[in-house]
Amino acid sequence: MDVKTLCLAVLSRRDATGYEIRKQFAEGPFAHFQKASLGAIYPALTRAAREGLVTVSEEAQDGRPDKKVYSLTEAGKTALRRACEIEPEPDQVRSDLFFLIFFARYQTPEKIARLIDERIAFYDSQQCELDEFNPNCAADPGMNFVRGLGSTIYSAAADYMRANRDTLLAQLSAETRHAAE
Amino acid sequence: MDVKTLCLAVLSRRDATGYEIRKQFAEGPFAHFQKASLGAIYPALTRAAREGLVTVSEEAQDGRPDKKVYSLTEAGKTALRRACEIEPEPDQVRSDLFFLIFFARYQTPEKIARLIDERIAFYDSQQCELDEFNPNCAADPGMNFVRGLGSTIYSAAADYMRANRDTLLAQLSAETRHAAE
DNA sequence: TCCGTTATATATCAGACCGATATAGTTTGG
DNA sequence: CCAAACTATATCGGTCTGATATATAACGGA
Repeated sequence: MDVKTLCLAVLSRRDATGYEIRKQFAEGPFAHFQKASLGAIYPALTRAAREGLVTVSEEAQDGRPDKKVYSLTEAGKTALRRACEIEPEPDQVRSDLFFLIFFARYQTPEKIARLIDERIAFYDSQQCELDEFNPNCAADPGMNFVRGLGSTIYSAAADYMRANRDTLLAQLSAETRHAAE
Repeated sequence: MDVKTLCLAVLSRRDATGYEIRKQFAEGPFAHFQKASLGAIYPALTRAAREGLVTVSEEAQDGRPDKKVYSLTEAGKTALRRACEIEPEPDQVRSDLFFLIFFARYQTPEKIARLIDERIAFYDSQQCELDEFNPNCAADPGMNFVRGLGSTIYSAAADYMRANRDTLLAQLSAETRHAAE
């Protein structure tokens, strides 16, 4: 899913600036399953405007650079619909944390404990956010399904970590002692 | 986590060719939380060899191009250990499937049903693979922790999809009928 | 009140990475 | 028996990330 399509998708929900689109990938509902950086968003919006998929309304602002609010055109809606006809690529997951825990023997038990606790707190906050999401916005069946799935995954991951944290730390301590002997 | 470090990590478990390293990111235990393509692996190995992090043993093969088996050196082990000192970046997830379900209204219910069923089957197979993973190889506490976590997440996601699949499809059909009226 | 941090807002660029393609022989299965 | 899939390395166009530059406002703590 290229960044241009991602931008069209965000704009299908409401008009936005490049900066606001970025925020939706850092915080909003998209954040849980898609990423896009500003360095990709701005060129993608320029390209989309050239192709007539979006219109720009430049609002001169006092001081700040002009705010460019993008709106999806009919051609843009069609392009988004067309892009949704693809077969999905396999999911891509990159987790430094899981990598570091996989090689936990290269870490101090203290760091592992901290990283796991931080991650549990993160999963809890994400789950909470998804559960408290305004139900009005989740009237859409598809969005609601994905929201529930996200909540389920965060919850399961946090529970597993809580249940197995101490066992892992005990094993790591035992190995450290063993190595010292 | 750059591809060079990822290669060192794979080689820390056993010697391998570039092709074999790739397979570990497509199938092996790393596949669940890291990705790397051949176009990144080969240059990374060449660079690592130049830096003395790995040694190469070229095995001339009958017919096929020379097989280059890479081994981690002591300097390579140190570099891997050093790389593990970083603070982990936030996880990156990109899921075309979740995106398509989020915009389920652009899909036919039949396609949604197929995509969900395929994904459930995928999660089941992945969970099965992790659970049947040779326990000898999982004697390492860190690796075992990550293995269990992966199994838990796949299981939770599959269960959620099984439980909510029909509700979603019913809602989508209702919407389609509603739109037709 | 002053100042540092955070937020708003656009834009560019080096470097990393993916996916496709090229090459070439071997093995496997229908 | 032949097509497909596998083993194996290598390159490259195009995309994307993360950092940086630029400019200003708002907020909060000392």
